[in-house]
Amino acid sequence: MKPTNSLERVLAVLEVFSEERLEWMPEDLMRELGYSRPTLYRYLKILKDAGFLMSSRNSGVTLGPKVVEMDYLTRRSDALVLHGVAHLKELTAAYSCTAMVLRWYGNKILCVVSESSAKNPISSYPRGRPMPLGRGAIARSIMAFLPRPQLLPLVERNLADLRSVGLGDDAEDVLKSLKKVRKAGFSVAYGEVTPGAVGIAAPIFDDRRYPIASVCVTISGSLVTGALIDQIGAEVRRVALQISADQAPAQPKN
Amino acid sequence: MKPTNSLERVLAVLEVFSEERLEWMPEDLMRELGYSRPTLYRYLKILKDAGFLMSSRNSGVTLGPKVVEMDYLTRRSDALVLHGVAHLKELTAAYSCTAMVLRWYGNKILCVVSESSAKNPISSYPRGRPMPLGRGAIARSIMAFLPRPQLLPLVERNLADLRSVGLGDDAEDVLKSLKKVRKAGFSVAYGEVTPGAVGIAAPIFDDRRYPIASVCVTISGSLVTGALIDQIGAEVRRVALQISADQAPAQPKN
DNA sequence: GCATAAAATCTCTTATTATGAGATTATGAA
DNA sequence: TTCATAATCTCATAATAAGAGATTTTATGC
Repeated sequence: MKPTNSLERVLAVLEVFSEERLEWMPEDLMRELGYSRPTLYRYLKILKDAGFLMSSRNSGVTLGPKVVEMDYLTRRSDALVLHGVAHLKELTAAYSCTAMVLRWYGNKILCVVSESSAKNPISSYPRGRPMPLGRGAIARSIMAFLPRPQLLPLVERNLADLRSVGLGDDAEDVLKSLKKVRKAGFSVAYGEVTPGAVGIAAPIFDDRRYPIASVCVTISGSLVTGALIDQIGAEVRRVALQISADQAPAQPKN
Repeated sequence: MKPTNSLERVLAVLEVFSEERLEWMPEDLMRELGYSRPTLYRYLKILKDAGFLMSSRNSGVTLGPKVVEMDYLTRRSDALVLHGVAHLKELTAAYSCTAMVLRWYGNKILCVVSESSAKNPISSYPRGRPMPLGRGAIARSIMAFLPRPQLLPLVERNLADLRSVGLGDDAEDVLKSLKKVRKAGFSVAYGEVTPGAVGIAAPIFDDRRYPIASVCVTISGSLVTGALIDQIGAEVRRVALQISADQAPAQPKN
């Protein structure tokens, strides 16, 4: 993970920005990244010229306008977004809930589209906000469909979280719980991410039937019963499979 | 503008993505950028690992999830966004219109927040969509407050567009028109960007009184008269100055 | 299943260039 | 002005990015 060449080192500058630290002073960047003064300023200049960073006077460096522009392009090119919205609207039309598509990436889950029909949407995951892998229906819906060799290290890395939500004491127990999810085709979580909210999620697959994302409905716990959850679960699953089919359309064979 | 070192060359890969071309095949990237095969693939690997790019099978390379995550951070760190929304809502509450804040960057203007109270919003500039400098009230509201040395080359570069909207035949004429805008404190455009839409814009300044962005109200031409435009213009100007003050707060002197 | 084609990665040498210590120059404050 | 801080420049040297070509991996044909 440590940058090994200068190309990765420039990009590493962009990695230090986080929700906790949205603004950096050059001095702090030098310390954090371990770069010499001229090198850091060289990097900053390049990144600023490209618009990835910007700096207003008497304040530090922040992410810049190029990021905003690229995100706009991403919204237009991401098949999950393009095909997702319409299906999410089906879900929000049928239930008073928040429905979203989330992409699995790195050791996290990232919301890419979100629609809501609830008066006071409970969950607070707008586009771009990452969430941890260990908790919640979303992560589980994806993990349940991972092949064992990929899954095991992931489970072990997030064991503490997984245990805390009652998925099992050791890795093998967790795997057993996930098998049940796989059988059902969707996963349910009661207040794991947001207290009082029920999450219902099903995976989106690529053309290899490998899970890459998830559709999730978040609904107030007071609005649902066991039977309704199963019904929503089936719906979510249907939508997820639909999006899977949309985003990897059968290639015309010459 | 041509990349001169390897750091700029990696970033140059991200520059080729545009609304016209959202997806690239490696082969085309080699040709477009003039990189050798191993070099290009090296770059792609680094950018993919960092999440800036992604590639699903049987399709080319597209911008990746890291971009989405960074945009989320940008929304949380950009003072123009943070302070802007509330003021835009004042405007959309008062008039049936679309109100936005746009940042000036490079040779373009970029929407960073947008609020709307119109039933059928006319203008189609969501967050992240760049627009050209030559046309529209926004660009003019910024240019009008640029110091001459910065302004002149800009005017010359965009002269064709500026002439086509009737700002003047040569650079000096255009400067004269812009002086009037400066005096009024806001600019108005009739259907320059979107037919039938009137744009009314005023600049946002940094702490040096240098224009860096603009507040713009877009409203249907059928809803406004000359007097109303002046009234909205004054409002827009007030809001723009308010945002200017907010985003560069007086530094507490120890 | 195997064969063929295409795509992606590796190897290794060479020339290129990124690096950092220290000096120097802007920039803002008093 | 003068001081303090922030940003940039110089330049010798070590570090490493680049590319030709071979090789491996992956996809798709039969």
